[in-house]
Amino acid sequence: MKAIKIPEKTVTRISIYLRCLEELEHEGTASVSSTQLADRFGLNSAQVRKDLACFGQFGIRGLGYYITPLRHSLEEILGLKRAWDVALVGLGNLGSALMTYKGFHEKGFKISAVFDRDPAKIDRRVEGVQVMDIGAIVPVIRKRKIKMGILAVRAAGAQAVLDALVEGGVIAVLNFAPTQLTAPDSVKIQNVDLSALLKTLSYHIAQTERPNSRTP
Amino acid sequence: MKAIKIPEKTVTRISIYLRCLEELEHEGTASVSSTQLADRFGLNSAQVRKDLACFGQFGIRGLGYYITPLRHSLEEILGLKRAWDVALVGLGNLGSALMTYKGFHEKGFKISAVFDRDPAKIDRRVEGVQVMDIGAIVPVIRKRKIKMGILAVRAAGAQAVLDALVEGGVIAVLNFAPTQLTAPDSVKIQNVDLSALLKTLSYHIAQTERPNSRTP
DNA sequence: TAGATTGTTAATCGATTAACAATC
DNA sequence: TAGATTGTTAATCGATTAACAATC
Repeated sequence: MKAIKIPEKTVTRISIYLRCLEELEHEGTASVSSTQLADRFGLNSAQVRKDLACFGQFGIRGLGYYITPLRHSLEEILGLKRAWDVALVGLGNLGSALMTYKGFHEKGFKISAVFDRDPAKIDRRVEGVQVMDIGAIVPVIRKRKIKMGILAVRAAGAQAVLDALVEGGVIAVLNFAPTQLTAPDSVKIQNVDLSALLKTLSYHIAQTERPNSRTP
Repeated sequence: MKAIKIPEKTVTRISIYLRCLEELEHEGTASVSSTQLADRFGLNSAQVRKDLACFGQFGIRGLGYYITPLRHSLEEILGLKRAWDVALVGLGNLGSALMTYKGFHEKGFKISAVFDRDPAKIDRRVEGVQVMDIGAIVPVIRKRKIKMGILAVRAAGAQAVLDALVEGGVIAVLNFAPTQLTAPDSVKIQNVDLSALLKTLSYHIAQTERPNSRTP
């Protein structure tokens, strides 16, 4: 019935709005206007209204948006009303950190399966979860119906691991390996290249310091 | 003389091209065309040419781009020809992981100052770096002329830490705290909200599984 | 030279913003 | 009712892609 294609950027902003609504709720505010919301992060109020309108008519003309019901609606839309089981592959520094990262648990993401290829790590328990061999990915993921995966392995092994995850039924992946991955269109991949982020920062500094830099 | 304003997205893609050039160089290839480069990550060849043209005329008509010289030029542009000292604030799970993360060192980013507010952690040595109290941020950063910082603290304390970093002279920050930060325009902030990334994934799954979902 | 590929201009596409009738 | 703010359409802006003359 309604509009069909939601832009990626809208979905990203929805989770920013959500963060803001949580804060306002804590402060005891009952309602908020698109302008107030937009001012919090230098966005345009029309954009806020348009983003929200993608998912329904949540606002009240002349008043704004009631915070609690809006928060519930957005959480429902983002699928945050349920807990998600997540498979983590790679228990190096980054993987171990993600395992204990509080932010995930708070938001209902539970890393309930962990895989590594290092025999020394297999069968160890981390945060109450037993580490398994990457060879077990397909059957375990399939059995437990896990749909979400995190790749914290080195670039060289990432594609093979992704293939296994996908074969097991995973359709959404957070990838920290700095490499280009291939998967069916039905699989959503979010890439986070930490080094690349630092590189854009180093560009910024280099640009700022460059003596003959043309001021923009 | 030349074009002035480089889009953020172009800079991000440059570091992707760089990764690809490194691979090709390893394989012993001498030159590459914009089409070959674009095919590697489903981009458009015109976009590759345009991105590169922002920084100069690197190509040879009829042939393409010589890989090694292009790589050197791009590294120079991104400021990767020198080592960068980075200040890390927050030595929790994530901070500790970043401290030992190999990818940073490989690319010339050295975390050479670490701050935490927990007295139990202060004065400990991590990876050869002595942990200092966050109260020492301003003088230490200033003394060592550190320009780049990483925020791995909780949301509540992030703004205060950022203020200190900026006062000390930092102009580029990688922020993992899920909160909206404010800084002068001259300071570049890259936000990485890990939970928000998982939320877009959960939206994707919810959307896929939604029984009455209209197929796009 | 003939074939290939760049650098760049023009056309297209999508996302952001402005504007305003609808309405609380 | 008068004032405020939404939802949405139209205008603007920027980024992507197509096309092609320049040229290796």
